[in-house]
Amino acid sequence: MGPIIVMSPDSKKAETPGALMEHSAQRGVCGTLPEAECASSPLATSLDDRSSSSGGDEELTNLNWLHENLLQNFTLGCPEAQSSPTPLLNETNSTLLSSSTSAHRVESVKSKPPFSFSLLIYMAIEESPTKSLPVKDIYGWILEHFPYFSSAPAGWKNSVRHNLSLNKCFRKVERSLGKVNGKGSLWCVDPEYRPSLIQALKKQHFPSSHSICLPSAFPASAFSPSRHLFLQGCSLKESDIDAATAMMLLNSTPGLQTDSCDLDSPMDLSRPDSVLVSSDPKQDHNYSSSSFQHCSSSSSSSLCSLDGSGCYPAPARRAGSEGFHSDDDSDEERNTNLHVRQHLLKTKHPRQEDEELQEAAGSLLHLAGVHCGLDLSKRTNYKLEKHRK
DNA sequence: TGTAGGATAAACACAG
DNA sequence: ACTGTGTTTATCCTAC
Repeated sequence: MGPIIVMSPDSKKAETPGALMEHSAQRGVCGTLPEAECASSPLATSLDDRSSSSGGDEELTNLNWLHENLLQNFTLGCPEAQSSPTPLLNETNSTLLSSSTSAHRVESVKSKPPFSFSLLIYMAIEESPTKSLPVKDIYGWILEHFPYFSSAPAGWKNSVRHNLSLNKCFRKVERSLGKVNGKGSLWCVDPEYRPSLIQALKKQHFPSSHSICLPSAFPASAFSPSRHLFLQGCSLKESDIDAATAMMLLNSTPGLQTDSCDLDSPMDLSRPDSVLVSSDPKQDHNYSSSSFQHCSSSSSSSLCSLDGSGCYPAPARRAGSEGFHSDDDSDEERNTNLHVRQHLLKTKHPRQEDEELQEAAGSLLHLAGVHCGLDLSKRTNYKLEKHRK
């Protein structure tokens, strides 16, 4: 992933995507990190301080964007969290909200999301009930959750289509049965590459070194793409995201290790086990490894990029994907997915992995200045201090 | 400095 | 004819 580029929406002619907004309403994205969970934290203070000191929207950081856009736009399927804030939530929340001027918020909404188009597409598709969307709905989802694009320079839709076509993580599904009116096909995520996209999400680079508060109690069910995004709000180094994410999963989802993975079901972002795809950081971060190595030759090097958001297909592959359907994977595809997941799951003993990840991630969080509301932080701090001695 | 990943633009074909 | 969709190519930028 590249840097976060804060573009000037008015630098070019704007699109008129308003009509697409209606798509989003029907999908009930319950995303959702209750904004309160975040606003009450040291992060909130940190963010606020920074935003107030940095001034212009051009200096809005990813974290600002994350906080002010994502955390408020998403509503994760976590109603309990919304109705009953965690102990971490206190009056600081309102303080933060009031201190963040509406103008600033408006500006930050216009800042470009720190996610590649591939990840945006992935999130859109994954949040759809059928795990497949037409391009138009993908537009709509992006517009709904990333208002930046409503005023973004024209061409982002082209980029979306470009990604769909070239990124082999996405596959086209012909609208054959019960053909819905409208053009085009449905697009879905190739199960084979879903873990890699998840890795890409976790790898999402967040520069800066702001602290952030992690809600203390995440219901496992709340682990959705949005949750990912929140976790990524931790200003971990890119190479540390995995460990930190895993650590938080381990702490927030008891029984994770014993939770036998339903290998027959599609990998679901709401399932923590679908996220913790590997215990080896090197392996984890080698997003282009394993299943992506078969990227065949292409006309240009850029067309053979192996990152999850750039797994461009050889023409033959796409040609052969016409029959693909997300709801009815072929045995071969299902087996492939199953094989990958099984391999990843048995990479290391869960308990060993647990301890290693917790320790490593705790240290990383500490180094990154992450103030974590988890009990884990106490343990890791203790370990750190112990280590220092 | 080279490479890779990602974004953007543009052109073109095709279908509704 | 227009619009939306899908594909392809090229170029630029940035991080590593």
